[in-house]
Amino acid sequence: MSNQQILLIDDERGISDPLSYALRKEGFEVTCSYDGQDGLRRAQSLLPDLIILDLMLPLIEGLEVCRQLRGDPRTREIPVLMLTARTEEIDEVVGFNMGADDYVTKPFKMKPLVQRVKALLRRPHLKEQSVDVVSRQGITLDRLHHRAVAEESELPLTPTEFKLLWTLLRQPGRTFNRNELMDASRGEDANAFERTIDVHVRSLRQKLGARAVLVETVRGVGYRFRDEPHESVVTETNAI
Amino acid sequence: MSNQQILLIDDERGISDPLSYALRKEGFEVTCSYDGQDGLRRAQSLLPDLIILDLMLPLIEGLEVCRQLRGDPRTREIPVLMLTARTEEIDEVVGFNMGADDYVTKPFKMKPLVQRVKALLRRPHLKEQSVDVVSRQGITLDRLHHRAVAEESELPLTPTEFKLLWTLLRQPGRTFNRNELMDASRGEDANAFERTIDVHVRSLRQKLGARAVLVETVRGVGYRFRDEPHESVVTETNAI
DNA sequence: CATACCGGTTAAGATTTGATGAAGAGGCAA
DNA sequence: TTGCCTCTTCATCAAATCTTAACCGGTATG
Repeated sequence: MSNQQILLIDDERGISDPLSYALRKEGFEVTCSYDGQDGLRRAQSLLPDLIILDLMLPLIEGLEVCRQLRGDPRTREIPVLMLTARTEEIDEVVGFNMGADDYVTKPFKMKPLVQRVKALLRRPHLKEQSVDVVSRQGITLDRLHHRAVAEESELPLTPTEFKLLWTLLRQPGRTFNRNELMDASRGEDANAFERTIDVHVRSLRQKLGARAVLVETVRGVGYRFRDEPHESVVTETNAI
Repeated sequence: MSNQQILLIDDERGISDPLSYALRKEGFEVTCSYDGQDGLRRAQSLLPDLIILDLMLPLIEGLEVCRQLRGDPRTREIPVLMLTARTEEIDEVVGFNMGADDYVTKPFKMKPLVQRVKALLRRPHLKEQSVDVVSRQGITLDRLHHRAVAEESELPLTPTEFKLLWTLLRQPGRTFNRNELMDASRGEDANAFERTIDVHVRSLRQKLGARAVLVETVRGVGYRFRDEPHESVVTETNAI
C-alpha cells in the first residue's frame, strides 16, 4: 500500500487497458474510470497521487473534469496528465489554462508515457498555489483587497502599478522582459509600446520611495525585484 | 538573455522577415537561416529553444533537416514547428513521423502563429528539460535571473558577454568560429565585422579574472570553453 | 630570416538603452 | 459638462555598451 496510486480516466478500453497494465507492471496502483462523472467522484474519494485524464470523455468533458478538480481544495494539488488526440488540442488546453500538468498526444508509446508519469510524481510539489498575499523585503501586497503596504504606510498604487509589482514580487530575483511585464500588467492586450513599462516602473519607484532600489533594472533585458536585502534599505528600515 | 531563442529556417524573405519581426516584438531572440544546411549548423551551435522550419528548403529539404535534428542528441529535444504550403502536406509529414511538434499551413496569420509558438514553449514537459542554468568549472549562468556567478562573486556581464559565455558554456570543449559566436551573441545581423568577437572575448576574460584561461583561443578557428580542469595530458593519453 | 597571417590590445566614435519630464487621451464621477 | 486620475506616447539626455580600426607582437611557413 506504500505504492503510489494513479487514477486513469478514459473511456476507450483500447487505451486504458494496456495503459493500466503497463502502469501496474511498474508498481503503481491503478484505478480505472470510464466516464468523467465517475472519474471525478473517484478522484475525490481516492485522492490519488496522479490523475491521467482523457480530453474526450462521456458525460463530462475532460476539460470540465479538470476544472472541477482544480476547484476542489482536496484535489487541487493532484497532478493531472492530459491525453489529447491532436497537437492543436494542446493549444486549446493551454489556452484555457486549465492547469493540466502535462500533455501527451495520442497515439503514444507506452514507455515515454510511463516516463512522464514518473517525472510528474517525482516533481516537487511547489506548484504555485493560488496566493493572494505576497510579502517581500518589507513590502506586502494583498490582491484580494488590492492593498499595498510598505512597513507601516499604505502605498497608493494604481491598478497597473499594483499588477506590475505583484508580478515582480511573486518571483523575486527573476528578470522579466518588458513584454512579460506588459502581459502581466495589462492582460492580453499585446499591442502597445514597450516603453510604457518604463514609465510605470518609474512611478512605481517614486511611490516606493527609499525602497525604489528594490526594483532593479537589468540593462538590455528588463526588470526584476531584488532578492537579497539591500544596505540602504536596511538602514532606512532601522531608522524608521 | 532571459529571452528564449528561436531559430527560423525559411528561404522566402517574404515570410521570414515579417515573421522574425513579429517574434522579436514578442520578446524572442530570433536567428534566421535561409537554407537547410546552414539551418542545421546553426541549430547545433545555437541550441535554440524552438525551431521554425519550412518544409521546402534549398540544399537540404525540411524533412531531412528534421530527421537530422532528431538524430542528434543535442538537438533531439528541441521542439520543431513545421511550415507547410498545403494541408495535404501535413498528412505526408505526419505520415513520415518525423517528429515535428506542430504544423502550420501557409499562408498563416501572424498572431495565431505566435500563439502556437508560445504554447509550444509553455508545454510542461518541455519546460522541465529546457535549460535555464548552466554551470561549469565554478562558473554559473542563470538566464532566468540573468545572473552570472563565479564561485562566490557575481560577474557584472553585459548582455553580449552573457550570451557569449552562455553559448560557450553550454557546449564546453566545442570550438565555435567567430560567425557562430556572432550569431549567438548578436542574434540578428550576422554580417558584422568578425573581429568584434575578439573584443568581447577580451572584456569577458577580464571580468573572469583568474578564470580567464577557461576561455581558450583555438588559433585559426575560434574560441571554446575549456572542458578539463587541468592540462590535457590525461586526455591525450586516453585519446590514443 | 623574412613574411604573411593571426589574435591581443586599445581607444575613439557610433549606437543602444533607460531615466525623466511633459503633453495628450480616455475614463469616470460629481 | 468639468475636474481628477490613470495610462500612453513622445522627445530629450546621459550613460552604458558595442563596433570599428589601427597598432602590436607572436607564430607558422618557406
